[in-house]
Amino acid sequence: MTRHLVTSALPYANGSIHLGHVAGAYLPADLYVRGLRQMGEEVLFVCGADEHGVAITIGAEQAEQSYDEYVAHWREGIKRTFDSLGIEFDTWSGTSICPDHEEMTQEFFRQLDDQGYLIRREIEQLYCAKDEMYLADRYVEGTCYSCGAENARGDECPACGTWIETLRLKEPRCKLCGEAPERRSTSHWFLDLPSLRDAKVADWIKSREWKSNVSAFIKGLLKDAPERAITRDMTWGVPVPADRSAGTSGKVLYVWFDAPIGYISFTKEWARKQGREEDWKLWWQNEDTHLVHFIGKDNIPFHCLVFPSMLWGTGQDYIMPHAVPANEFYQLAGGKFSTSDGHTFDLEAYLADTDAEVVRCYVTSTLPETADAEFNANDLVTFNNAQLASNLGNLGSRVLKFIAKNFDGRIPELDPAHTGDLEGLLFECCADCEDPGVDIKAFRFRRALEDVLALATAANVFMQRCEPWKTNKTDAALAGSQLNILCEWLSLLAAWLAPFAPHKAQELWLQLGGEGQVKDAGWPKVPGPDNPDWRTGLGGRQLGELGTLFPRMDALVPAEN
RNA sequence: GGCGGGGUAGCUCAGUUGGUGAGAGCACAGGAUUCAUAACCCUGAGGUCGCGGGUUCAAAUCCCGCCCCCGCUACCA
Repeated sequence: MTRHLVTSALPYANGSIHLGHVAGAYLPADLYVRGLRQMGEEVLFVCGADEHGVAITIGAEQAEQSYDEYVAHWREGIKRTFDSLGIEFDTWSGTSICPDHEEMTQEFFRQLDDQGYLIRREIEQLYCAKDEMYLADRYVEGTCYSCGAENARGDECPACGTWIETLRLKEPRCKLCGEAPERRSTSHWFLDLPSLRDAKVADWIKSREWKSNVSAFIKGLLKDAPERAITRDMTWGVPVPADRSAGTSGKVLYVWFDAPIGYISFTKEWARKQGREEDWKLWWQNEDTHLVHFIGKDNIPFHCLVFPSMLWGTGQDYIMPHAVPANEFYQLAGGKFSTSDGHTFDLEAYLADTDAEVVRCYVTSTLPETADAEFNANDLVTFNNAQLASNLGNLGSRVLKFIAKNFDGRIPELDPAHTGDLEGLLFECCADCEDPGVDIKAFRFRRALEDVLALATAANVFMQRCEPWKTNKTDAALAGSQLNILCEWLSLLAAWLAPFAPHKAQELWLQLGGEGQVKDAGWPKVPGPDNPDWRTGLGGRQLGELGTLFPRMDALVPAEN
């Protein structure tokens, strides 16, 4: 049986997570995982923090914390946000704390080296004699060789926007001490992407089907696949294996090299905690596993070209990604989410007084699946009121309250004499409805939620045509049959809703008098002539305590900016 | 500069490999209804599919040019 190994891009442990991240790589993955599980599939959902790299060291130094403290702070903060959004990984770790990570990463280095895909080369870099370190571009300032501005950074000139080649910067200064750095020759290892591409990866890429927004991107990548440096001169990271360092010291593997390996080392850590350490190979080196990477579009090069190259280049029979459903960017109304520009909002505070499951559903309804999309707090209110409250929530409310008042809170029986007519009408109402599960499996989450809402609409139409409030006055048995059908339908809706709003779905399930967890109830097929055995036999069941599933929200005061 | 994406009803967006008079939700207008969270149901109004060429029997959908918006640019992943 197919196993599904699902990963979400490892969030970088130098800041909090915002809705752009959530919409890009985490919520879709969570929907996918929940959906597949409910459909009976075996799934493992792996994530953790990416904790190495120069941005971390700079951030920690500014915060006057140790690197360990700094990454722990963000690792935990990010996890809290995921928790409050109901994004549930099977394992959550971090590249600097996972006990398997260093060894696994070094093994990759050795294996790639053994296969001949690593190249060692001398390059020149700026070195600060006073601070005794090589300077990453972020540690250098100088005069822009393009416009003459004196405050150019090592990577970009803020005055003219030119992308700076650090070595060409005029009058470079060390950002830490202000002294002029010197050029020094240092040796580094490069990943031989051109060879990997020609040996295997290009053919593999061409043999796969990709989302349209991904395929355009990787086409260009194939043409231009340079050798990439995979080591750096610094201390924070996974050290180059001592047996391969060729006499050099003070070098670590560059963060982009070690980060994706985290998917594997986290899996191994998880497997050991399960008491089956070797099971990690079942997930990573077995053809029956489908590896799916959820990422934002900024990560396409790594997950479609670089990481697959690494996996294959080890010669260890790692599986290649089965799908990379990359999303475009999710922006805050008016522009991209940017903590540094202040164009963001406090997600934790927002979730304190906005129902996280409403946020999940709204974000799902606006996911940047094919193009950039944006979050708008006012639209969220509208969506909640028009779709969740008026359509789905109100459906439950009108059906269940009617039963509470007129049938003592007990779901009426379906009279066999009515079955044919009622199902005929019902199937007519949902004739155009599609199975949300099909769209979930195809990574079309927006449409999947639309499917669910359309199924709620179908039930509203059915009820409107049945008019049980009228039939109940003349033929209570008929009204009972109609309401029975509606309750059956509501229980299906609870199941379909579960991946999107797990708690709401469970609440509806309990209101219907259900037992256990709705997520364990399986995935219903859409009722129809070809699926006549859709009812589960709810007649006679006592309803649970009723409540408002999706309360209406007050419209926000128009934002100032 | 290079690369990628986008410009479709007032708003947010769908529109598979070109083909029945271009769609949904919101908002708007009219009607119907009263079980329900001023909800539900029916009907209607609405668009030169960024601009200009071209290919084709036929293009929002392919090609060329142009104009805007956005993202990325690989030692801030």
